[in-house]
Amino acid sequence: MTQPKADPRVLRTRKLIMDSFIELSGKQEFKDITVKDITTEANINRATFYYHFEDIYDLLDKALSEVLSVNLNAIDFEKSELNETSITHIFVAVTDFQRALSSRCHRGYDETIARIIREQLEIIFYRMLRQQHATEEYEPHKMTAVILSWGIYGASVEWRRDRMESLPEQYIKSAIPFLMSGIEPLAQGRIS
Amino acid sequence: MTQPKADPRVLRTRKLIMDSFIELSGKQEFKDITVKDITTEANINRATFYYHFEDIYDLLDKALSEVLSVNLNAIDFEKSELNETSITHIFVAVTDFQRALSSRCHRGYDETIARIIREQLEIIFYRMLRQQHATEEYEPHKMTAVILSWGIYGASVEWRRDRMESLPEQYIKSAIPFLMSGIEPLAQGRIS
DNA sequence: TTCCATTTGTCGGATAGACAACACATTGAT
DNA sequence: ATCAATGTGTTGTCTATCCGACAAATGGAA
Repeated sequence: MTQPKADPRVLRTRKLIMDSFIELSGKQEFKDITVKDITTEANINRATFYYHFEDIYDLLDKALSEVLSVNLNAIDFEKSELNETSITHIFVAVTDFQRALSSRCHRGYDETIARIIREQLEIIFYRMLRQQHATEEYEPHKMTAVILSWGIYGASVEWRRDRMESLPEQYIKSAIPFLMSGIEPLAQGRIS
Repeated sequence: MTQPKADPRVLRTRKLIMDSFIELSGKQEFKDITVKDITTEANINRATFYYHFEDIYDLLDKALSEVLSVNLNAIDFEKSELNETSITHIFVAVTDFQRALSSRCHRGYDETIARIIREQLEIIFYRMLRQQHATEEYEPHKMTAVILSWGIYGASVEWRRDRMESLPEQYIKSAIPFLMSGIEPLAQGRIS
């Protein structure tokens, strides 16, 4: 969408910064990581950091988006459609992501992380819906994507609150009938 | 010695180029590797290659020197002196290096490789000798380093010609008495 | 041989990144 | 409260790298 150019230098430098940040995140808490730490680890100048990112929160935002995006793209949603299999994969990817984060001590940034997850989910849901119904209008798909992203994210929160007693694959299974067929079939008892 | 500056960009790019070259060397013969191949693998511009290296032979030279130098520095010769142990280590490093090269197909460049090995050996022998006899003159050490570098390299060639029947550690052992004490003690039977 | 494609080495203009210096918080120890 | 130390964000200058283009060399196929 927004790739007018792709200077190898900026790709390299952005990757360096993000990798260094993720590396440091495994060693110390987010609040203890300074811009200097990151740029030292990445062997770049501190001023260069500010050339690419507003501040360290901007980096947190983009780095987590990147990680989650890679996880989600592993499903190669471009080719697959929105069905039981892909929804399950996506839900598992979200719970995996949150589990990875909880062991990496980004406490106090739950709301930021929640927003990032929902944004990424909305993006891929929207893409998949558009692809699946190429001829129809786009506007309704936007709304569907919003609801799906909040719904799936909420389900992951509930799953965590239930102390992760069941496997994510099992947990999301009961939501599939509604997600696929909506409310009516449920009320009419058409779905088991 | 010659480090006026150390721009991180230069270090990064040189390492990228060398690593890509060594990577490609494992897949295809040297004569089939083009500058374009290397810069593509390294994700840098082709013009940047010529900013750092005269041509691909200059790269071969510096890359091999670098690899050998790393092998040799693992002995941390700066701290150790020239004795049976360090000489054995150095000889083993040389034979290891040649074995690694023979499996990487740099055929037709034996003379280049031989020169590189001797140059590196001469450098470290000279450093060790100067450090070991800090108060004396430097000139005789230069000559000693030259002879040692040719001698040790020659020994490694002979070892290869003998089809590597014995371990390098064993092979070089018989040279230690002469190297340490010179000709006279041998003639006088002072050394077993 | 001629033709065609690829590689090589070099150039000039544009830009990302390095570096030093700066003012301004924030923190912590005395 | 004060001072020193450290982190933040910005600016200006200089340089390494990018990119496109070029002529010359190389090499293989017709």
